[in-house]
Amino acid sequence: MTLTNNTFIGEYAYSLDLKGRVNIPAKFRQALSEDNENTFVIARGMDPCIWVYPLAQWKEIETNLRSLSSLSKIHRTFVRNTARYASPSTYDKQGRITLTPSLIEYAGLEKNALIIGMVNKMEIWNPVQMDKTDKETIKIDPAAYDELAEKIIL
Amino acid sequence: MTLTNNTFIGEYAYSLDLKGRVNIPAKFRQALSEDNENTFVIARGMDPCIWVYPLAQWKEIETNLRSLSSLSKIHRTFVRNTARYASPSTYDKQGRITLTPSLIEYAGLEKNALIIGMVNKMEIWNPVQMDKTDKETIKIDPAAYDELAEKIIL
DNA sequence: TAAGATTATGGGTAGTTGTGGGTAATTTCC
DNA sequence: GGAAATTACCCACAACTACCCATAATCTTA
Repeated sequence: MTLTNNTFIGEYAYSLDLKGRVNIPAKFRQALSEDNENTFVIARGMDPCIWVYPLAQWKEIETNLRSLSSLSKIHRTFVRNTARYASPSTYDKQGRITLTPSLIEYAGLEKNALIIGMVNKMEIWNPVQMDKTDKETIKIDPAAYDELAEKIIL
Repeated sequence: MTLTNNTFIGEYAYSLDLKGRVNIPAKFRQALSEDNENTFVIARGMDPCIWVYPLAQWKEIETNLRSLSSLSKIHRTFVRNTARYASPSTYDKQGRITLTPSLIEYAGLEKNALIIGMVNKMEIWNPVQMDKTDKETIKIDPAAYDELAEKIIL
């Protein structure tokens, strides 16, 4: 059963091999539309993890980045920080993408990789780091949740 | 895998040889459209780095520069500074372009060159200078930065 | 439950890429 | 006009990456 196109939910445990490859969950691959050309764009997440966008989704981001003028220092910095660590990666016949050494280091990945569906993208975590981040989450200000509640209906 | 035409993302570490040549990342070359005629235009960046435009992209910039009236002193200065240090450079069979001594000096390049995809162009940095600039980035107005981040959904 | 299909993981190989250096053509300068 | 310097073009090697095949584990279906 596949949900909406290019939408990812759920959590999967995979392993990272010596060549820096991780499997993309079959369910996620099945949810991809044709225009992604079997390709993802991997990038630095805001948390210590890797963000994985389907190509089509990334192209939208790129379009937005294009509208920023390099005359503005803030725009330049934003484009640089966003584009710099991003890199396209096509999955092979076995459904694996290759991660870059730079991103593996950033996310602190070792043998185990936790892949989490984030609706419009997925995240790849070191399970240890994920645990740690989970515990910090408790400290989120309840007021922040109230503010969110006005934006989204659960 | 090639993304959108003439679009560059990612970061690559290359070396500058004794002849002032740097490699253009293979992925970037593959993204170029035919009408660039294997040629880039290199110019001074707003930051201490070299900006590298595909020829077709540069032509658009030239068109925009044309539309600025020389009546305004700011316009005149801007056009002059932009055009003055720009120079075309065709890459060789190995995919390298030759930089001008003037631009190498401006960017403070030595042995190592960091090439950064900036979507519509690329930047060539001395890695040391890039580190320094990275650290200064923290001083950027966070409010303005967040505002940008809200507009562009990552 | 058994057979078939699918999925996850490991490893081999051919082609590509990055880098150095050589040589011929072109330009510059006296 | 000719020598020196510069530039453009070519070849070669080492390292790496993408692609392919193999196997084991898991899930599906009759």
